[in-house]
Amino acid sequence: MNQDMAGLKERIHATDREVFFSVLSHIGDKWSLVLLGMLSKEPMRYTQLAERIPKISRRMLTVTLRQLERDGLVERIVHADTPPWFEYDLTELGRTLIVPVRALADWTLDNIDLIIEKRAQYDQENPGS
Amino acid sequence: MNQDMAGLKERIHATDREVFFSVLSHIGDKWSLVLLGMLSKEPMRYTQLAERIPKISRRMLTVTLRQLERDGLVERIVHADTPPWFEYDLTELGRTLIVPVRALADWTLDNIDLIIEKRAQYDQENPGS
DNA sequence: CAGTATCCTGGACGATACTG
DNA sequence: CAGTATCGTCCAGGATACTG
Repeated sequence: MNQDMAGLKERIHATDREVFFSVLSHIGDKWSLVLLGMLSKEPMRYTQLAERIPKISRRMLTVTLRQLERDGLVERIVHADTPPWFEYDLTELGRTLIVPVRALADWTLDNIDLIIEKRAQYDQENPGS
Repeated sequence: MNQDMAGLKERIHATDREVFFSVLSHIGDKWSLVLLGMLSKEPMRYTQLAERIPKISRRMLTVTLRQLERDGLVERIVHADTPPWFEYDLTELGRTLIVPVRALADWTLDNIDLIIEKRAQYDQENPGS
């Protein structure tokens, strides 16, 4: 393997690492998970999402939808009626993501009481933090 | 069920929701996953972690370790030799979290090429974004 | 209805210097 | 060695107003 190939490999791995974290960071961000969860039940319109998700700002609804769309997890379906209307739905890829996400959510729910307890315990043992 | 109980339940759920997201947000933050991954192989000392994780600042190493410790996912083991020394290791709870996290990481790795492709495609179709 | 544009704030994170 | 303390920056996200 020559220098160039080694260099190339480095760069590919660096990029993968970035994308890897950029995808995972969507999972961790404030709204993606909520949207994914909502859309896993049924396709919904922009305004429906805005109504059912308390406290989300229009800006973040748009931004988050666009990110999810860009990653191919959600699609914007245009219905060509008159007047036209729009729906958001999970893609096939989005649907496969729901599986590990659900597993993580289940883990969190299963352990939430324990974590609350651990937190309280830690805070008690470490007052000045 | 009387008013008070309904109110209590509301509040519990609200708290759960907060904790739920605060735990998930650890998963999404910049360093927790890396630390969890590192420690899933073997217990390590502070300086070892700092050396093996490129680019992490001492501050974020400390902050992230403390958060993980607070949630009961990582423990700081004090070895009472002279001089004493310290190790960080996953707790039992931390080890159980590795399972769904690994599943999510696997999903990301499995689909990373597709996502890169989708991203490029989206960017091409939507120039002004 | 389904968004976009603009402005603003708080907090995550990094750099750096210091300490028992 | 294993951190803590302080300061500064940047950007995610909210509030609000506007548009085809």
